[in-house]
Amino acid sequence: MQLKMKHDPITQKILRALTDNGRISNLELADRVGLSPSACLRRVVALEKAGVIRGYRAVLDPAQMGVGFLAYITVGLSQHTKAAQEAFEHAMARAPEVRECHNVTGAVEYLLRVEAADLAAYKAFHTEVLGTLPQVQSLTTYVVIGSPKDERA
Amino acid sequence: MQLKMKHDPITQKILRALTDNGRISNLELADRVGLSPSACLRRVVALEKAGVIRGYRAVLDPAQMGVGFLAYITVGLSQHTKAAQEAFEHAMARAPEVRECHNVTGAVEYLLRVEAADLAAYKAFHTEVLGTLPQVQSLTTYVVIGSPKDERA
DNA sequence: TGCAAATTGCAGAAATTTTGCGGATTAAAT
DNA sequence: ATTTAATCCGCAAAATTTCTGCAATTTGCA
Repeated sequence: MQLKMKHDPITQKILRALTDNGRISNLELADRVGLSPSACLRRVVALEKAGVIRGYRAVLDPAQMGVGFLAYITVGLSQHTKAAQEAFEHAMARAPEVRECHNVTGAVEYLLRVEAADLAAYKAFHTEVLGTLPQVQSLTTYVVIGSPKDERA
Repeated sequence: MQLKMKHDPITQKILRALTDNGRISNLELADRVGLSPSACLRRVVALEKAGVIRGYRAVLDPAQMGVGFLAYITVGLSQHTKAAQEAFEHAMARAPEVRECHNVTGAVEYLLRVEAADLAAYKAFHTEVLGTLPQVQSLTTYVVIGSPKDERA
């Protein structure tokens, strides 16, 4: 994430540290950013209240969670009406395999990130879910064979 | 993430809770999953050691971090040699704007997620970084104008 | 059925988080 | 230039939480 000079140096250090390890103890965090624990905690709480820190989450290992297949899919719609978009987005919201659904500009309307147990599970999703949506005109799958960088994992 | 029945029900609850809130206290977590604090903590530690839980991270608000522009980019390489791939991946690893770099199958080799302060910053990255890499043959930008679903945010 | 390993709950010890308070620094206003 | 107000800091005590033995219970398997 871009640390643009919008926050002071200590805040930047705090955010960087918590992005790297969201469960670092306040004691160590304070030590690392050069602040007393109390002052450090107050800043963290303020950042949370201000919404700069939206929350914390555990990062799980996909393989051990039964996710053995990952793909990105571009989706072109047959109609560009608001109704068609909403229908498609609702379908995506309901599909557990879809972890991300982005509305994009360009030759296609949507970009999806899809996680499935394996190829068979993906195929089922592709044909039974995406293939049955009337709004969908084109589908292009990009199977992920590796992620050299994934800071959002 | 798909909670396939690979773990017992309590483990599933633990993982779900920590995915939702990675900083929940062990006391509350234990209470929520119906276990004593000590037993619960031991499970969490075991999950961490087993690598099921890879870590924890704070989720920040992009807008407040100065990220006002988001795009996905497909990248085609001119050569498919290992050297070319490594060179490209190293360049991506160094670029702070690149939050994700996926190696994919299909008409292109890579899919990037790029975050920038604004269009100008993106343009600078596009031309000065991507445009100067000798391995890069084709670039297609998909500007994100909305994310109806983003469970990895 | 019986043994061995794994898991649990309890309770205390150790460590961390959280809060009150006085003082210092900074900014704004007079 | 001086005063006032607003922050922000560090210290220290209080409140919670995490962490660790240990005995008891449960689970898995021969």
